Amino acid sequence: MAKVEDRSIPFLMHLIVGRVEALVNHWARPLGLRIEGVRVLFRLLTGDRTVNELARLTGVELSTLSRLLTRMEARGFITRRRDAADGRSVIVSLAPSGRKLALRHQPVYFKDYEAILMKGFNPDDARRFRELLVRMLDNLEQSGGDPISALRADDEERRVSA
Amino acid sequence: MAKVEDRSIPFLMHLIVGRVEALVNHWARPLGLRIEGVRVLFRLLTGDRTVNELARLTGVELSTLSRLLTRMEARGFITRRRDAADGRSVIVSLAPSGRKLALRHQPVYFKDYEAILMKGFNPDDARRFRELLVRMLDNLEQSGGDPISALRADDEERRVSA
DNA sequence: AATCAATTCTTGCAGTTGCAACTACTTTCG
DNA sequence: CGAAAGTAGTTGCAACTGCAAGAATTGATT
Repeated sequence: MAKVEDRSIPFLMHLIVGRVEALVNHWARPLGLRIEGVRVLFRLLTGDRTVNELARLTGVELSTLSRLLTRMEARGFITRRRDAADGRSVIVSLAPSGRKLALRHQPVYFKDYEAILMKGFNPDDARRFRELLVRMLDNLEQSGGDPISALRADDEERRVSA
Repeated sequence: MAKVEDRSIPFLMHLIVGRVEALVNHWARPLGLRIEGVRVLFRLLTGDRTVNELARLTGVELSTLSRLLTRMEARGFITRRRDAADGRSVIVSLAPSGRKLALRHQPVYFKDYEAILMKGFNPDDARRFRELLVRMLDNLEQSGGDPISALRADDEERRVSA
């Protein structure tokens, strides 16, 4: 009995990601954070970043990130300052309280969640899986979002007037 | 040079899913839909469903789905009616306009997006990958969201007062 | 050096989200 | 039966989202 009937890769991945993120959200709730904020914290452990870099490194959309940073700053987790070298950029750093939080919880995020997913995988499975994920990202990068725009163009004519 | 520095499985999957869904959203925009709506339409091609079933089958949260259905109903894509056999349930069906749309666009969704991701994968890679995804879902199911609650409990004491 | 283009970040807006509370109906069980 | 528990779906609320437009700064071109 298939609990999930649509076995397309994108959909399966959607389900998995959704569930893992719900777990993280639930877990991070007492910290006053959700997954995006958690990612920002951990990322900043490796050094200060501009908003742009953070967006790229965490996969959070830029405007969303900007407002997330406002909240995290208000809570005292991070600080923002304008880059002296390039007045357009804003440099984001961990505040002490954010650093403490990040250090304390990093292992859960980076080990435990992955461990749940990969339970019962042999190391070779795991290695291979990760490798394929990276290749998928490359594929997406290279397709630049466009192999499909042909279809979209094809559609413009008969556009539903909704 | 690693474009992505965090190579944890959940994060890689997050990035991939986010990008694919952005592609779909972009493509479905002229249709007045986004990915969740697209999933609902295609799912309904296989038969009428209750709201609950749809939520489970599409991975959309129940209250979100309820409101999505209201919008799709207003646009004439679907219809809702109360189940005569069980007055709690609501049965969702495709309206003609929604069926037309779904039939027309299904191939793109089910083939093309997957094709982009899996470009350059040999059939064995693909088969194996899909298999691992299904196992991951099982793992999540079985962990019931709880291997981590130990940690959460552990955290309650030192909860950040944010 | 002055204009035009590009980059970085923020904000206005309208729409969407998830949680929790609620209503309505059905099943269970003393 | 009738109360209590369970299930299905909707909605209030406050918060969040993405897009598009904006403000500020820097780079390129002539």
